[in-house]
Amino acid sequence: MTTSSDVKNLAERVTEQIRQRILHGDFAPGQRLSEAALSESLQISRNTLRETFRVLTKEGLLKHEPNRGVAVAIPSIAAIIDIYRVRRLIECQAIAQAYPSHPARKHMRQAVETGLQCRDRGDWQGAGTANMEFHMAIVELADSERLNVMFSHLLAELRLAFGMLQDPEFLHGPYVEMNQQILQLFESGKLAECATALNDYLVQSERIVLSACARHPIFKGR
Amino acid sequence: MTTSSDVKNLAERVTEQIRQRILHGDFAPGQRLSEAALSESLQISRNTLRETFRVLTKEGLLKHEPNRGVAVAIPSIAAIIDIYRVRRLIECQAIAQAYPSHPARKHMRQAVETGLQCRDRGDWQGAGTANMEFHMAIVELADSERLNVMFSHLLAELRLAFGMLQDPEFLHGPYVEMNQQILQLFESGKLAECATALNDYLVQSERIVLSACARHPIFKGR
DNA sequence: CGTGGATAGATTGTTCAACAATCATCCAAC
DNA sequence: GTTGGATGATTGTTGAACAATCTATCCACG
Repeated sequence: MTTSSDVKNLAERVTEQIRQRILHGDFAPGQRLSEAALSESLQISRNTLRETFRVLTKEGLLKHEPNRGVAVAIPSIAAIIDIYRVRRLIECQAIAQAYPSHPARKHMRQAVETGLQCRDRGDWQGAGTANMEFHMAIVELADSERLNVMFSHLLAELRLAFGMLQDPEFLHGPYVEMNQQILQLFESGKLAECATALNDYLVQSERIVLSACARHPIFKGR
Repeated sequence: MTTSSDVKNLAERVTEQIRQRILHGDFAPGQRLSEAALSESLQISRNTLRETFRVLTKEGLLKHEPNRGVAVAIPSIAAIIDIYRVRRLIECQAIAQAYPSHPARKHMRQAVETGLQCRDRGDWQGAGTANMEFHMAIVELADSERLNVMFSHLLAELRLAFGMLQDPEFLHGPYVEMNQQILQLFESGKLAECATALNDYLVQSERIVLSACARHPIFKGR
């Protein structure tokens, strides 16, 4: 599934590691990553670490300020609106023009299944991940490698925002059933209805996230 | 229009410089860029140059092979197909859901105008650039910063492919009028027709590019 | 003559140390 | 309280060095 070789550079391995630590919340949004401190703690040189910083900055997970180093990106209200705008455009179109027997349907089913299990288990972290996988699978319907990687970066950035918000049950709870519903519409071939439902879903999701942001201290007065 | 400051790092300035040189054809697709040679010719250190390589690799302009360094990316047939798939999805949807008085309309007009002038002057290089600007303006209709940067990378990668192909008049000649036609449909508010015309345009453009590739020696036997 | 492998050369991967440039802090002077 | 400059810390950039890997050459062997 990945690009050929698993034999990667040290720099690429570290990039993946830091990426995961950011998404897992080990590094909080806004936290500055010191080159000296992090390179020592990871047992790598500053130069190698700087290479990874450039990559993660391009992915939108880090923010680089000249002569001030990098910090974990803080998703702004504007960023969230922007991301949902892209999601509506891409996801709805991807599902509208797909054929229902597309192999990515397996991924959609799998994600819905996992989401149900996680919800029943009370694992909202897992439910959130499953939700991301479901929408990633929707984009796979468009059969474009470039769209896939671009969209995965988009979802990663959004996950950063989710990580900042409390009340995960409220955030991810309703979506498992909505995903199930969308999958049903898709498999029954009602693509137009499906795209409409997905659009409504995204509008509602955006609204919930934004209202959660409005209650969050970090967004007050920005 | 750019992100705040014009005061940039050496690394970022060099990144921009190399990017331009690649797109301008100073570095041919497939050409390997030696760290030692290029860093010396640019009067910068290898470490700084490597940072720029990582960025340009993520943008798709360079290809990185472990222990073999980087080379200017060679657009494959598959890549071109992939790119046009994304273009159809994004551009058509962007124009379909836009409102005709959007400020980006100015950019569309400007690009069409420039395209006409370049064509009459026989400047097919400029006509190609104007064409890219026109389609960039279409994406701007969607009002998403992220979509804009993602799409600009896509077009840059495509420009790499155009650069490899000869016969620029044949490639870029018909498009100035087609763009004009699309702009007219858009300004008259016939968005559905406009999206359809744009889709046809992209299908035809893809076909022409692919057939040009088929005649190109580098693609024979791949 | 062709094949295979050893060897040497070149390039990338990674680290380290140093210095310049810039930013943040703090304290004194007004 | 504000301005101003000295001070310390961090990033920006460089050069050199060595390890790891790939490429090319050449020679021995069948």
